[in-house]
Amino acid sequence: MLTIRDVAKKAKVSVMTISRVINNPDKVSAKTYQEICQTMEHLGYQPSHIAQSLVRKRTYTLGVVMPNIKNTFFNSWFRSLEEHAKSFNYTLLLGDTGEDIKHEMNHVRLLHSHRVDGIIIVPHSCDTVSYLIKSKMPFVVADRFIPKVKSDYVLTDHYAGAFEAVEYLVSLGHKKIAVLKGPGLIYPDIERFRGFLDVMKKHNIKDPELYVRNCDFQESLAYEAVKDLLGRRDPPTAIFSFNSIMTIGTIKAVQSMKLSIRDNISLIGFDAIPGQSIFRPAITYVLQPIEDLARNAVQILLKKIEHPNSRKKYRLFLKPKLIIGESCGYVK
Amino acid sequence: MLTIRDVAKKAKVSVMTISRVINNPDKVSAKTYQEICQTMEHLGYQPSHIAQSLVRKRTYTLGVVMPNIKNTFFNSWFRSLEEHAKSFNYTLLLGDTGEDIKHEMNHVRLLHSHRVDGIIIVPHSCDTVSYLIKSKMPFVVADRFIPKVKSDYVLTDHYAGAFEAVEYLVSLGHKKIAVLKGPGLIYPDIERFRGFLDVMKKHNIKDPELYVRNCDFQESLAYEAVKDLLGRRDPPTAIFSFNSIMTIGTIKAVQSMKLSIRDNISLIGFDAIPGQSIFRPAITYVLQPIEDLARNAVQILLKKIEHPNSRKKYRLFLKPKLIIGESCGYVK
DNA sequence: TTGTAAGCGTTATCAC
DNA sequence: GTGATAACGCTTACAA
Repeated sequence: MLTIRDVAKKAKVSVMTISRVINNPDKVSAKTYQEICQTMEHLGYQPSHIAQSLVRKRTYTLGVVMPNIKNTFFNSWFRSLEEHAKSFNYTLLLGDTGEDIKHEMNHVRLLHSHRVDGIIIVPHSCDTVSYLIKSKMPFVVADRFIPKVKSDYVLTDHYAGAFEAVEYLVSLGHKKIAVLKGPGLIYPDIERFRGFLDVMKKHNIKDPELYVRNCDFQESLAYEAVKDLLGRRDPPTAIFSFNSIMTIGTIKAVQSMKLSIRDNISLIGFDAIPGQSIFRPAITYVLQPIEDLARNAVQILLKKIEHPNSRKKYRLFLKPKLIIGESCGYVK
Repeated sequence: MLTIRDVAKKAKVSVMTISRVINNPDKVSAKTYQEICQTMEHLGYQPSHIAQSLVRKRTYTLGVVMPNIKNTFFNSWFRSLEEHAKSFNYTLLLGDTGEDIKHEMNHVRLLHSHRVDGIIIVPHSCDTVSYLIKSKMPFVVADRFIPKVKSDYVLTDHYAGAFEAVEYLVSLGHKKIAVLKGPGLIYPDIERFRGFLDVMKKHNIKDPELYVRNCDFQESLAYEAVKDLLGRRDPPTAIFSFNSIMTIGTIKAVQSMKLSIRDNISLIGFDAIPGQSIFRPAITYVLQPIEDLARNAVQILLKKIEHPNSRKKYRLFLKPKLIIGESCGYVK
């Protein structure tokens, strides 16, 4: 691999002149600048980012730790993160955990050893967040909130999103509302469920937990749960699914039972499903402000990197939006 | 940031002992090993991958350059690449170009400066491939084939895939087959179109190019093209779309015209659409062997990294598979 | 089993 | 405007 010394030798100047051409072109005469640029191009030389990072103590790399890149919400969000990071000349290093706590810690350690300048994390465990605090690396928590540990965060107001969704169902006359949720261990899950319960309470709907199922955010469990729920003697009239994966499971279950979404069962979900734009009936869903979430996460993280001693706290709650499709009908 | 020296000081041993604990635990007494592990954990020390890479001249990082991470085929493929790379203790650095040649070269340069051990690239331009050859970095070309430059590659037999798809349409009685293709500049596009033409020729279907449209792999152009084609006095009876993005555009156009896929117009595409598993009628499509493509790309690249002087050539053509759904009907 | 010294490819600092 | 030298954090080779 070519080094700066090779270029220096070829150009018959010192390594410092090469280094200046790369970093401070104005501190070098126009003529040598031209010549050296040509030499570098001709040789096919690229400065070693590794060596630069070592001496500069900056990698211009940001780490991202997230639970599932296959989830529509997360991959759109990641795409947005990339674009913003790129605009500040930062590269992203991705760690996808598959909702596995062990992987999460491994990824954080890996990013730590890669000396990323900062980390954007959607945490599953508070251990990782504690680790980050201890490591003194700048980081921002996204999408979730870990009550036990202090951190800066950017997240959707999941409570408001769920509240609005369930209000909408109730306004259509639904009282028997099924909820497909997770195990209640992470913030979005807890908040969405709280939003659901509060609407039920507000409208004095009794026995709100009658049709609530923990499907662990998995398609197959949602599929089974829906088949079971709709097979009951007194089935729910609407289903509220807490993520797009479970919404897919729900749709498959309804299709397999030859029932009709909207006519037989209303459906509302968090996040757009894959193929949202062509699926019919269009599924009504809660749209998270993905672009805003990404932009703010990057901006806050970069501020923290630039001002490591600032004690400023960043706590952002962004409002989601209910996108009304055609998957919810009036109760007869 | 903590260094190996801090740990050495704390543990009252030399830096070499720490280095050995990290890299050759068996060359250190069990007792000191235990103690030092605890010290490192207690301090929250992580060896600097940067410094390690500099001295080892290996980063254990692979670069991936691809045209569009939003495309279902490419993001599934990337996921597969990640899993395989991880199983060999490699990290991936992603460069998504958006089909823009300038970005492609920038990404390759960035990966070069990051001193990745090798690159897996889906090239758009032969300049980048020439650059890679010149740089002497090990690399594997995926999905595409650049006739002008020599390289190792792993790709789908696009010709065979298209041939099978069109044969299927003809077997249902279709003669008026529309093709939504790209500009004919990249290998898959060329090969798929060649497959189409050969089937038309084989069955003596005249004027095969009558319904062929260049939609540049874009949804909006496909949408317009389909609206135009289906509005003709003598419309096609089937549409063959060369990627999932254009298939989406096609579906939207058909929906907007209140026509029925299968009954009014048959549809077949390359690659699964987002939401493939729930969309009805199920779209018939050509499935590329994504997992195999990914596994082989990683394996070949690692072999080239391990044996930089080997002159062995790797050229792999993998057969795709036609997945028959319900989107194609017999011609009345 | 443990330690010393040189060097990986850059840049910061200071001198010319 | 240009150059010599030390340093960044680690490992390899050699010595004790």
